[in-house]
Amino acid sequence: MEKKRVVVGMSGGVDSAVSALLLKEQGYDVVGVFMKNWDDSDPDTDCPAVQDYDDVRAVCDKIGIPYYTVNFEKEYWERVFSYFLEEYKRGRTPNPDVLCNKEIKFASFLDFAMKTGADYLATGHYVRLSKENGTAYLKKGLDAGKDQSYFLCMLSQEQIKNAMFPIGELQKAEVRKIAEQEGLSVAKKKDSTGICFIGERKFKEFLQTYLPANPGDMKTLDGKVVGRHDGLMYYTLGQRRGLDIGGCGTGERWFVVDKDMEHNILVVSQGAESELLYARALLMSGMNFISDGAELSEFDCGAKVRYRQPDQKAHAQKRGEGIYYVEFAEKQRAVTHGQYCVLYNGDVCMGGGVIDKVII
RNA sequence: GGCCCCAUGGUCAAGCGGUUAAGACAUCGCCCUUUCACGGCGGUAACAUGGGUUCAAGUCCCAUUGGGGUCA
Repeated sequence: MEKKRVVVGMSGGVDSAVSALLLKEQGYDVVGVFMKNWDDSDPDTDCPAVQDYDDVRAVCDKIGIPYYTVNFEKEYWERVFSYFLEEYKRGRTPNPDVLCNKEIKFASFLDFAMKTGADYLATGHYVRLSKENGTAYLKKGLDAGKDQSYFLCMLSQEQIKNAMFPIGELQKAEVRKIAEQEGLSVAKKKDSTGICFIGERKFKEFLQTYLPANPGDMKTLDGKVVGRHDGLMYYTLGQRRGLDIGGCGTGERWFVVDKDMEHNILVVSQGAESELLYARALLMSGMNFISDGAELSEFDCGAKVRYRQPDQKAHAQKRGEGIYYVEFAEKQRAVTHGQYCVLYNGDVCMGGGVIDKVII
């Protein structure tokens, strides 16, 4: 019997390395592919992509699989980064990584893999896939602390049909242990964070290189000026750091609670328990159902408004094409326009949409 | 101008003759984290200046300077 061929998206981290290793051990014809999607030729800092690729090479050599590189910088810029900037310009807070999965990893990259004759595309995401009656379901990773289904909420049946997630059943600690036992050089490599393919940045500075400053006042809800801001796009709802207001009022911390785009005012409030920080419902658009759900006009579900947030008990109501009203059993802190609201049915990730309206 | 208050880190603010000069917020770093955030843990940082009194002064006295108030 012909071996099935799997292309594994290799980032240079442990998770994808172990994914490739496990597939190889399971007898697949495995090919490692490193994606380069961001031009890091800026000479300011060391280029981590070089190190990552070196790690991919070392790992692939170790487990004995071929490896290649693909470059989707152009696609990434056009389909992820430009949207990212547009959203920030509108004063919203986008999640580029959700889009990256939808538009790059499970689109351009998937196409590439299939064209090279692969039967499957594998990644090191902590999620699981199950199939029932020909329908594929995306399920949470078994390691509750690492579950990354949130980031894959916008994928379609087509996109996950031929996907494999070899480490979805594992705990992070097990993954590292396997890597260590097999002598993979990345066994103890620190997990990477920051925007996928771009990496860790001082975020405000990073944005400032693309979006010009536009200073204005920081005010409380009743109009009292308490400081200055550099531009509404540099702040997100619920943010505390970087406000630079200290010592006044009750002495508690200050948080961003709203952005008045029209008047260029950053609305802030003092105290972590400020009512203004909590929303009871939201309206989202572009809702994507990975498997079932589109046929329902309303349903109970779990919901996350940010990655790694525990599921919140919620009720969703269809309000239009792809438009859903999600009401929470308990008020949610810092629900933010532009972020994704992802719905769950137990362990199954139903899909998600973009938050457009926050209802306090 | 006369008189009266006030003066501690970036900000607010403890201190009441002997302290390693609190704390909060801000800021910085680390941790957490494939978004942005939240959060956790640490660090930097101050007695306006000059004279006295006293064994000893952020603490008492006097001047100067800088704020604020008040009176014709």
